[in-house]
Amino acid sequence: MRAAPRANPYRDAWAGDLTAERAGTQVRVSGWVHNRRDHGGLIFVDLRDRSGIVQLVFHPENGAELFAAAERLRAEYVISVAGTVVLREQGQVNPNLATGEIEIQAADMQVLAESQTPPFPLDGDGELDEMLRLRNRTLDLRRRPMIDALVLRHEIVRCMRETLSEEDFLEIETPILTRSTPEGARDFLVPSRLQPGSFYALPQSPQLFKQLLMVAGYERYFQIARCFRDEDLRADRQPEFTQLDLEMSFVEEDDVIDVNERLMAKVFALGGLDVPSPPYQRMGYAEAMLRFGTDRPDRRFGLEITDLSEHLGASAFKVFASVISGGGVVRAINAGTREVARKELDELTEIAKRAGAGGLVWAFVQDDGAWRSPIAKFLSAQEIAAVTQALGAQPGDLLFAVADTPAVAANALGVLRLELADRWDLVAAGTHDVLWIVDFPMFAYNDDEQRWDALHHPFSAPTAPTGISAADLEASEGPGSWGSRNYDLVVDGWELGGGSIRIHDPAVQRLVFEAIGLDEDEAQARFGFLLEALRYGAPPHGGIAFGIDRIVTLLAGRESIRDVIAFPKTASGSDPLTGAPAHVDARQLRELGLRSAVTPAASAPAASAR
RNA sequence: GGGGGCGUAGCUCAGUCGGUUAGAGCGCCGGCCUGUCACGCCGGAGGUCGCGGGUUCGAGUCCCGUCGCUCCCGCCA
Repeated sequence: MRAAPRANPYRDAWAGDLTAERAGTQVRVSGWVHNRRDHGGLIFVDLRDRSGIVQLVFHPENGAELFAAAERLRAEYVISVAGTVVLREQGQVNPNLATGEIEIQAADMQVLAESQTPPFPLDGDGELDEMLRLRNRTLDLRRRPMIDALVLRHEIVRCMRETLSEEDFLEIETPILTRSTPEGARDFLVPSRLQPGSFYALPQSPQLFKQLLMVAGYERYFQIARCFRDEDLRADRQPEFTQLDLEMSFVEEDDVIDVNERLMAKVFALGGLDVPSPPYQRMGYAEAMLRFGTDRPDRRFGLEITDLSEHLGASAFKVFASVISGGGVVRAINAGTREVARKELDELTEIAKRAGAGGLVWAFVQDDGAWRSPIAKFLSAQEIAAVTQALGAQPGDLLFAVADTPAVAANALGVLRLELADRWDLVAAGTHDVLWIVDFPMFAYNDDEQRWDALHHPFSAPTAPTGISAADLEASEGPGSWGSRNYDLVVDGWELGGGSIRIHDPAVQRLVFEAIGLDEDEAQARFGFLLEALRYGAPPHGGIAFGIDRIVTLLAGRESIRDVIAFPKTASGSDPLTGAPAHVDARQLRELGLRSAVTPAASAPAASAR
């Protein structure tokens, strides 16, 4: 880190920067008492600032008053110390500390603030209750893992800003108080005082505004954008989260992908992620769904899915035959040679069922090629041989099969695949995988509602169908055959980002609205401002958005995005530090023209309940 | 909205089949200690067993409810 300005009365060096090169020099450092080791006639204090730790030594011969003050130090006192950097003698070097070759002989000390005993250790590596950490986030943020995560987060965001600026992008802010466009996630609403009964919505993404910026001619825009979605939380989902949002004009898929590969290669390097250099591999949606059962495949382990329908259409096993004749499929995974008990097979079956499958067929390939399986007796020798070969199975291998619609079979086996990798620890530590998923279908037919649903983006993010012209689309076999110009970046099974080439032709837009059954009036009411903008010379454009919280979580090797956000919410959407969300008083509600639907209980905010 | 896990000292946890005064390590407080860095040694304080109810002669332990945290499903383009 850089040295603080000379004139600063508290510090002329960061604690963690002091090395043998500074030996013999006078320094002043400031920070927190990390640890104190009092030997009676000699006191060691570990001084911590955000850069690291340096050892202070207090000798009685340097002044009785100073020594007495050192005896009174306690954990987390804030002190400023002047002294001499000295090399440690042989045998006194601490190889576990970056500054372990030196120490500071303290000559002068000011105690700037005392501290209560912290409620939990700040230097431990053990797990701490998360509620405790969040309630005392100020102290939790002093811990090394949190500092490291937030420093990495800063480096990543800085890299994004610098790289995109060099690529001629402009950083432009878009509104936080905006208009609700109900679709997708639930909006957070903000009541309007000036217009009682009306509400702003917090943006789920800057999608609409960045398209307006493209029509306005800004051509290359980005933003580190806070987004809000009022849905249930998960380890990788917070009600407010941060995206790198960008959009470009006069581009096709490869232009967007090129820029972002250059950017992401730098970002991955910041986290020391060992991945191949760009260009990254691309895989079609259909192939991903077939081989991995998901549109965000984790390819770091095998267990790929194989379609067996061609071998089993005439099977005497009625489940297989009827599923296939009804347009369904039989797909399977070769799990390799595994000793798996009946109990575990039952557990795995349960998991497949929860993922939508009617059941899970298992089979062990025996030495003679025959199967030990509940369904072995229903299959002909030819069928068993064909399936065994299709799966590349050897004697001893365990096979899992699901018969269902293509979507259900893919999902069930995709879930099973991840479960097996987790149970059997199949991902080698330190291995990573990056790829683009492309060639998405435009729509998926919704059987329940008897209509086409936009698979990947709703109408406010009007992903362009491939085929481009309205005439082409009208000549096509219908919405189910339309491809869409989406691309998702997937790393280790996480969707880190996704985007598309948008619709800039009002005629195409109209056809897409028609396909999903959105009539002209409703489209006007919801997105009139965008549709109108498209009529004033909209350039071809497209973009992408990355989840910054997820990127940092992945690169920092954490489990939860809460560990890379300074002040996150708990699973119930509350902030134990401030007590948000909290009741407001009746006067505030009156001003907004609102009435409380629930009587505030005797519940005190968490912050004051302690 | 649904399902699973957890809740015992400041922290991390143990607590047997329901049975005497609920324990350990760390931390904290006091004393001793001049080369430690997880300093060491001696001594001490510290408990609404999340909360409420029930069963029982007796509940940290069993039952019901409830609150909180957490993971997952639904949901999240």
